[in-house]
Amino acid sequence: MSHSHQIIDLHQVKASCADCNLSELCLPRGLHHEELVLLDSVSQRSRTLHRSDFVFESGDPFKAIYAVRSGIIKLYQDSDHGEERILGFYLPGELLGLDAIHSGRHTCSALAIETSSICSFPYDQLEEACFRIRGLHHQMCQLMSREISAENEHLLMLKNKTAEERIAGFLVNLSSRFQRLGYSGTDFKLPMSREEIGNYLGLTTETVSRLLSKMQRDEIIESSRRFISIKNLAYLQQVLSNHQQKHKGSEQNSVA
Amino acid sequence: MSHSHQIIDLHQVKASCADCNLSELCLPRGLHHEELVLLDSVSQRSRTLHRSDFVFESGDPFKAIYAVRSGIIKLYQDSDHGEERILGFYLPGELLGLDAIHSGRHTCSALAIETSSICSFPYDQLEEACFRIRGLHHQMCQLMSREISAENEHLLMLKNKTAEERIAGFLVNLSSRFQRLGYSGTDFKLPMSREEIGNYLGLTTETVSRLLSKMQRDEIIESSRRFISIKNLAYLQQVLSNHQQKHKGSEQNSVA
DNA sequence: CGTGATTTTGATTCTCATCAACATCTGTGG
DNA sequence: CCACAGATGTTGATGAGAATCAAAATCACG
Repeated sequence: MSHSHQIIDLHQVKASCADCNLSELCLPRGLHHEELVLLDSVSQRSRTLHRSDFVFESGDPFKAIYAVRSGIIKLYQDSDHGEERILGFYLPGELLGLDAIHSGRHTCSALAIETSSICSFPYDQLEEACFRIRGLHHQMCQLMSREISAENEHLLMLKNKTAEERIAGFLVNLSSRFQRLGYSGTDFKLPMSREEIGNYLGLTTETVSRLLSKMQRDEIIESSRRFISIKNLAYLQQVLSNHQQKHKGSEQNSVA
Repeated sequence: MSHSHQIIDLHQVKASCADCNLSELCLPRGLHHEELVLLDSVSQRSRTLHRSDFVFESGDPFKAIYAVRSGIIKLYQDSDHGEERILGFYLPGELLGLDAIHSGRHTCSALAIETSSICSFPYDQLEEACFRIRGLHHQMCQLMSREISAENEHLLMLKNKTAEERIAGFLVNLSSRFQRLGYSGTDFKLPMSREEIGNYLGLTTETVSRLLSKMQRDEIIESSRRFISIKNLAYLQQVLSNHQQKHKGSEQNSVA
């Protein structure tokens, strides 16, 4: 595949599932070596995307599902009036395009919000492979199920939670996903803008900004633009679970 | 369970997938006859549930996925403070429990809000069967994908829409699902209370009631308690797609 | 026929969106 | 290296929409 005397572009190197350090988070999870080799025969050469490049666009025919290998991908729908409505942010090891299996056509767009790399699995081949690789069918169902659970959580977030709870939930969620990937769960760079966070959480830019400022004042976090340092993760988790202790104003917030 | 000389309880008769009139909407879709026979060997005798009976409860270990055969099932989570948070209403042909595959444990409860009947497919056998029945794996992925799409839609509903738009969306959604099942898409009995509708849509009982009254005044619907008759489906659909034509008050609502 | 549950309607309050202005950052070209 | 422009983020003032609180009306059911 790579001619021996060519200079190798790291981003274009065939990303073998067998060698991938994400294999325990992604489709290959639980497969044996010979099964991994089979899976590799399905997966396509991984692709590098730069900021604002599309993985797929709304309206595209459904051809493949995609695994994020590095970077971060924003999934969104366009409303009838042109505003985007963000459904999620996808990190390494997470799958994109599962919602299109059903309709055969993408109804969302997926685009890189920073330099990312993406593996693709042509769906007809993948489905075929599920018959030859025992664990693959299993893992596909696992990952689809995980997606459903994640959406349930997002749903409950939007339905029942105040602006502060949503932001707390968002930070906690990002924190644990970064940690799972081996990054710091307390200090990280937000890959998305305030506007994107707000859009995702059903809030406005201003509200997001205000509440991050408030959390900063209350010493829950330190933040400066895109950088976040969580100083009191326990408090964020408590905000989440306490929810609306209706009629009981707990004097949590001091300072002025 | 049924001794030979007992009177047969229709609800306890083994519901064969091969004979089921929902087969084109449910797991058996697209399977050939001999495959259907195989699937039937996996599916359990269908079970009748009365109002307020559980299909499964939060905390139960994940054993099987369930297909609604008749009636309607409410899926919800309990918040930390005991209120229920409704994730969805499941009609015949729809699958329940998909979110638990991943964690091995149900985090939601599913209960019948009217007399219903349920088929269950023990998951380990079902997974096994996916290797023997070509179309079954396919159909499982289709149905999971559909679930993801449906949740996306619900999500966008909650995030970006006003109370009126949510109710319009809810009615349109119910209408088309009833129609798909061969019932009237314009005249039906709401199986759930105002409170349950509100909970599902992220609104209060009062708001739901007020807006249904308003739609009645505007002659979009006729409703009396649980009975709904949609008089102007086109208008409901328009409310949905128009969304927030911000800054442009279109004088749609007349009457006073 | 009465009792509790559900639904409807009204008055008030509160959260967050909207509108507006300013501050800060990023990146570009001079 | 600085100046500038556009994008992004912050903060403040005001208002709209739905929640909350309250109470009456209607219904379902024993």
